[in-house]
Amino acid sequence: MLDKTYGPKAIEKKHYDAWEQGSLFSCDKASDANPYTIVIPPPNVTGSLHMGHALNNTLQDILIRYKRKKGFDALWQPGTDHAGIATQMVVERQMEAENLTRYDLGRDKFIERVWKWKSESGGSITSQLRRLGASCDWSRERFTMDEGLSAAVRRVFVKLYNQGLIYRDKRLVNWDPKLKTAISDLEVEQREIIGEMWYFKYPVEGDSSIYVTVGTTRPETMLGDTAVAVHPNDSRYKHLVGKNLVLPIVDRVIPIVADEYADPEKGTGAVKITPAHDFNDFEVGRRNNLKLINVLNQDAHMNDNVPEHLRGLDRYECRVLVIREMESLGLLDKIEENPMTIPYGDRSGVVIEPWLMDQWFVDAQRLAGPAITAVEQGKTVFIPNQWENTYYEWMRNIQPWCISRQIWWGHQIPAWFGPDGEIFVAETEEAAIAAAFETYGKHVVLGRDPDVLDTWFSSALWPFSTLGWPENTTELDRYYKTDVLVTGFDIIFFWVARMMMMGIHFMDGEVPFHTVYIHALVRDEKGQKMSKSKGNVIDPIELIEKYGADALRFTLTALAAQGRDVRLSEKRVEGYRNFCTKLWNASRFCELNGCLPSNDFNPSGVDNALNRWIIGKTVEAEQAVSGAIDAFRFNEAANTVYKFTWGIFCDWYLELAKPVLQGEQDSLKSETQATAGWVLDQILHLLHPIMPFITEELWKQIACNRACSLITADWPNLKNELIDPQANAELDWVIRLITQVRAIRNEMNIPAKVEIPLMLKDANDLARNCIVPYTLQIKRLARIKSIELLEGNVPKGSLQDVLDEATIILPVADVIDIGTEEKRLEREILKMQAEVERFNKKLSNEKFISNAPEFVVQLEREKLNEAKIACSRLGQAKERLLQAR
RNA sequence: AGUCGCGUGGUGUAGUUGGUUAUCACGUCUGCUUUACACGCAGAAGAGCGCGAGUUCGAAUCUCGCCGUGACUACCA
Repeated sequence: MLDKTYGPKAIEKKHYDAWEQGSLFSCDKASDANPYTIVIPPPNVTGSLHMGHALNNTLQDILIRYKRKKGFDALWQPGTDHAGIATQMVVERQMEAENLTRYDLGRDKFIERVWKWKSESGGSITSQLRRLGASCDWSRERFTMDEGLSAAVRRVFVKLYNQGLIYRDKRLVNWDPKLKTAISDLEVEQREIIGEMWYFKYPVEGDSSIYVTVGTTRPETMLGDTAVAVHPNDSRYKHLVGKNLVLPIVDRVIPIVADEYADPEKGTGAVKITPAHDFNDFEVGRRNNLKLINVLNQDAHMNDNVPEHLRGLDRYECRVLVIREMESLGLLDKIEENPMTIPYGDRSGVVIEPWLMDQWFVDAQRLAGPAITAVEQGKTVFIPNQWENTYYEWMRNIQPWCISRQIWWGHQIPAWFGPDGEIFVAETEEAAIAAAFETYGKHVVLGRDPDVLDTWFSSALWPFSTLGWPENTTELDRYYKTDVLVTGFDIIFFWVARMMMMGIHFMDGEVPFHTVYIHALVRDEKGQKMSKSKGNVIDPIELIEKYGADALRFTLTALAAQGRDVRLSEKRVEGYRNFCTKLWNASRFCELNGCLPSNDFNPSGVDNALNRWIIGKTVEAEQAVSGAIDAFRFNEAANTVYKFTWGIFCDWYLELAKPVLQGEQDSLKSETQATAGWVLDQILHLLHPIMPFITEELWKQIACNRACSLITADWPNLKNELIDPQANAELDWVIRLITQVRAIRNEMNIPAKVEIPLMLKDANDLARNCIVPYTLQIKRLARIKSIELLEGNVPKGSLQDVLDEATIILPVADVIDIGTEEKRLEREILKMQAEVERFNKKLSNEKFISNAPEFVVQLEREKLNEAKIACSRLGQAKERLLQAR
């Protein structure tokens, strides 16, 4: 016997453990079934579950559970990535407490310590995903630093290097002076601030009475200026091109060059060029053969390339001194307020410096070509489609991808340097040594590049490295390409783009997934992005504790409409927790009334119209839910099953079935019991992908002799033939009758307890045929004493209303106030007259009749007719009322 | 600056190819201990879909402009 309320805590862990231990999440590579594969976008090993994860993984789980129940060999490939910088920071912070730095330990010991941290406290997100109910195949869990995945990284690096797609170059990179490593463009966060623009005057060489004024937001970089550029057609400066300026403070002579980069509209039209500290200036420098002077060292203090009195200063201290010195030299022209965006490192939170360094780069532009074509040709489809634009936009403007990082935790670059700087790239040290031997003809000592690869380099391989590549595994053969990648739009560039490039390149042109489903961001109820600094983050685990995982999952699903953000409020979660309780109690009612699923129940063999009706409604619900999930319309799936369960099954079917269920034991009763049990079973199937825990629990409880679990039980496959139009018409009429009587009673303040007679006048065949079979139901649900067809006069003081052709008559002479009733009828008549007018107007429009499709015109005619009948019946009702006065 | 979204009852929203009485939930109001459920039941009020124009027999839905709002990308001398 079920408890009165649903308690998620007691059962969630139980079922999850049973599923996992029973290997019910596992794929079966030997199966005959078609595979259906999703690779999880690997969360950081340092991460913990936030709402974005909760949504992302709920949607993946819905797809996987649905497909699994549909008979596919479902594989949800889980794992985590090693999050190079983040993980290293976590461990270094831990060591800070012991007053240790990684340099104290040395590289090997430090790496050992990171692994220790990982085994003790890493990957807690995977247990949080279990709390959420994610049915990943944990037996296949992978980590980007696993041996197999590391081998994949080495193979890819070597291949790309040999193909000329990875190269070493001295370029400007985004340098994080706190973490002392390069980071990628995507790890740079642009923050808007109101800053200042300083205008400096640079005297012309040989005539210090003439100046060229340039603006800068980073005065300290002027120490590295090697030119000033003006537009070739700028008449203000034309005569100065070719002349030189004397760089103040430094006293370096620098040329004035003509370059189209200088925009006469901006600032003074003259722009200082610092090729070693600005991405645009770097290009100008290349074009004009300018010197590159690096003025910063790796922690953003001034280096020895600046005048002695400024050396060693922090960049911002130096800035102040430069401004002061320029001012005292009389060379500070003016200062303006300047709104601008400043690059910050998303991990370190400090201002990023463009810095000139030797780094490894991937020629992303060449890899992007096929990845763009694949989407253009529809080999990979984005849902919603508009995100393809974002993808194209980025892919078509892609920059060289800097993949080396000056940290220790990660895949060390498989490149060795000979004594003369010659590079040997190989998968193993032995191979590098062998190659060196060949080059030099003797044994030499090689030094390995100390840098590691960007974490995303290994994540990009995830769709095939997790399946065993570079080995030729059956899994790779069977599950690649995968079916769908589910992710938020904020990381289209991180995941989608890079996985596409690498997948196509290394898997013989085959894309990593045929569909990319992009879901929204989870925001708070006011539409604000959740962030720790705003303090508006909602912890999914807390919600699970409070309302259960199913309620949280259902909420996220119901709110996950395509192309719109998810605004989450706790109220909604509470509401869906109530839905869990509703389902629980409906099941409890079924159990109490012997409505148990039976194996030999055949829905097409059912006689009773009520039962045939609910079976038909179940078919409709199943088809709608399946269609919605197939189309990634998750909110639609959730709402459909919600309305069916609560609004139809509970509110109408069970209520209408009560008289039968509480009556004598007969064949109708047993048919009804079996039908109710069957419908409940179908509901559990339909809800299971969204709410796995409560449905599994109920599935087990209402039929404890069942061998299989709901998670792997077959998804319903219901045929259209089960929909019975006659039963639909009857029940539709009965429901409308009851609803209408209830509304009149309520409006006329007839106490709920009072049972009144009901008469029908001018009833059509449908109504006449329904009265008898549904007498018990109508009496019970509308609180009616007796029902009869009225042939003669309407009793004095009756309430009247119209249902189709029939007039509903409720004789309640002693209770009714004629004035109130008259007003009520007036209102209804007015409403109906307005309807009639509307339809009349439409139908008397020649153009409408001739242009609109026939069925639309026909429909309008029918509506007009119905409204007319209602109008006249209501008019008669009013007349009778007034006569009775 | 460019690109892409969004603007529907008090709040949050649905609305697939133009024809619906504009959906649902929360909230509000009224009445109910109806033997599954007050995390419940029954009823009600409340919007004509940001503004303007256009296309059309017909527009919340298509087109254009405007206003507001958000995200992303780029730039910032």
